[in-house]
Amino acid sequence: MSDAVAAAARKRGERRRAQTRAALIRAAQQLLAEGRTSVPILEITELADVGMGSFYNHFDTKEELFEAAVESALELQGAVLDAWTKDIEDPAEVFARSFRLTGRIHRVEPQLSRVILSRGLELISSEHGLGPRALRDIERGCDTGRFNVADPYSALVIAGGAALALGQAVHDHPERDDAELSDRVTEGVLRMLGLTAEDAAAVCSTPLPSVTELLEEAMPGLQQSADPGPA
Amino acid sequence: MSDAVAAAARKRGERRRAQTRAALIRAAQQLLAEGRTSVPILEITELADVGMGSFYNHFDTKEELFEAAVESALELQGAVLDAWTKDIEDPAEVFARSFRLTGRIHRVEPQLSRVILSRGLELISSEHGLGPRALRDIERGCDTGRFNVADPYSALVIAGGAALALGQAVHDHPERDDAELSDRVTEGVLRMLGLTAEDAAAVCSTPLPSVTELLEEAMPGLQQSADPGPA
DNA sequence: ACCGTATTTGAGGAAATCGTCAGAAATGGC
DNA sequence: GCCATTTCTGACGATTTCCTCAAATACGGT
Repeated sequence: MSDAVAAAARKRGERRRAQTRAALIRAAQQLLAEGRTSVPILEITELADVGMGSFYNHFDTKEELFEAAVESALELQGAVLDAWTKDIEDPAEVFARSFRLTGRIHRVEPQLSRVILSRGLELISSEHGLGPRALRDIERGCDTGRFNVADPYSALVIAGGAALALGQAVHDHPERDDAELSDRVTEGVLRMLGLTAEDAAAVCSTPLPSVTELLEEAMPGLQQSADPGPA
Repeated sequence: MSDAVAAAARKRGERRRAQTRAALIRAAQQLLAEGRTSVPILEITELADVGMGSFYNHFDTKEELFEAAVESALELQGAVLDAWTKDIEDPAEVFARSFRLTGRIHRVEPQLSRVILSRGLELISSEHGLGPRALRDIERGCDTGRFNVADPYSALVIAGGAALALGQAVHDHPERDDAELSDRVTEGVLRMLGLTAEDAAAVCSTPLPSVTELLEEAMPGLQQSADPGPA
């Protein structure tokens, strides 16, 4: 048993370090979401509630920090989407569900959303983004004959661009019904992918589980919304 | 005649002022295209080859300058697209031509292109962007029955997002054939807009005039590519 | 040619930002 | 409890950046 205790003890330090790093990343995400990327380092560390020197313990430049912040947000988004669609067979249904739920997330988790939008375009083709996942889904749909597109990559460009523009629209037009808009956009994308208008409409009328519950379930705590705790 | 001479003379000053402003905007566009938006003002003015103080004669903040730079690029792009489609009747053809040519512009005028991409997402719904123009075209297509979409705004979101993602893809993948990619993406967007696969493919196989010639014709000089003249 | 106005210019003091480093605090092993 | 190691911290000198302002230049009218 002393082994286990020792092992647990040995990791206290690492955890402390990881927490400091996480605090910095959270602060960076908040700033990224506000579009304020050229703030003094001191402001970042104060937002993260860590000492100014800690920044340099973890990152060399601001750009490096922001990069890590985006990557972290992407991993979260990717994990969530995976969890939500892992049991579904029909590729069109997988695609539609990812798309419809993503649209709704933009409203429910504006911070996560804005972080991704801030670097969005560059991420569509990037290795680390959600692009590869989407491309995989599109190709699967083509293989099973559910989709019908000449060039999967072109389809990815449209779908990726549409996903980003949808997120931006959800932010810019809070007066619009985000669920409705998400579903109409998804419908259009499915038509682009070769579904008939009827099929596309049908797939997009499926009732959806509550995004809030799904999020809570997939990632308890979410550590998103700025919650500095007691001042 | 002295009137005309006087009038011409009276504007010398204004022209000089306008030139200084234009030089600043060109420099800002170059920086925007390189993604370097947090450079010292001195670097901007040196790139523009004007005195450091001149910056403050024309703008209060860097952000203001960059905004003007984007707006200027948008006006150019808008004017060019208008000129290229003003004689065409079929809304699908107008749309396809705008889209296909826009894709090609990203390769031929990377700087203009990157300036727009740098603020792209925010511009889709914005008043000043190309969004209103696209929405107008979409609605026209719906009215004439050529397009068939439930909600024009959703269609705009997809088309706008696709246009931006296409531009980004053209930059990120110089090894791909930009014309081919543009045409395939356009085809997908047209399918989303309700055209049959056959119609969409047909509209996208029309031969196109050379982008280079069209650009030269629409806006002689273009004043884009950094051309500082003799050092 | 001369003067009033508009515009440009860059030097320079004020302010902001950086990034190091020595010491403090926490951790781990004994 | 004690020392070695890791991490955190913020004060401080060096550097960068800002932006005002007085002088220089170009222009327009007479």
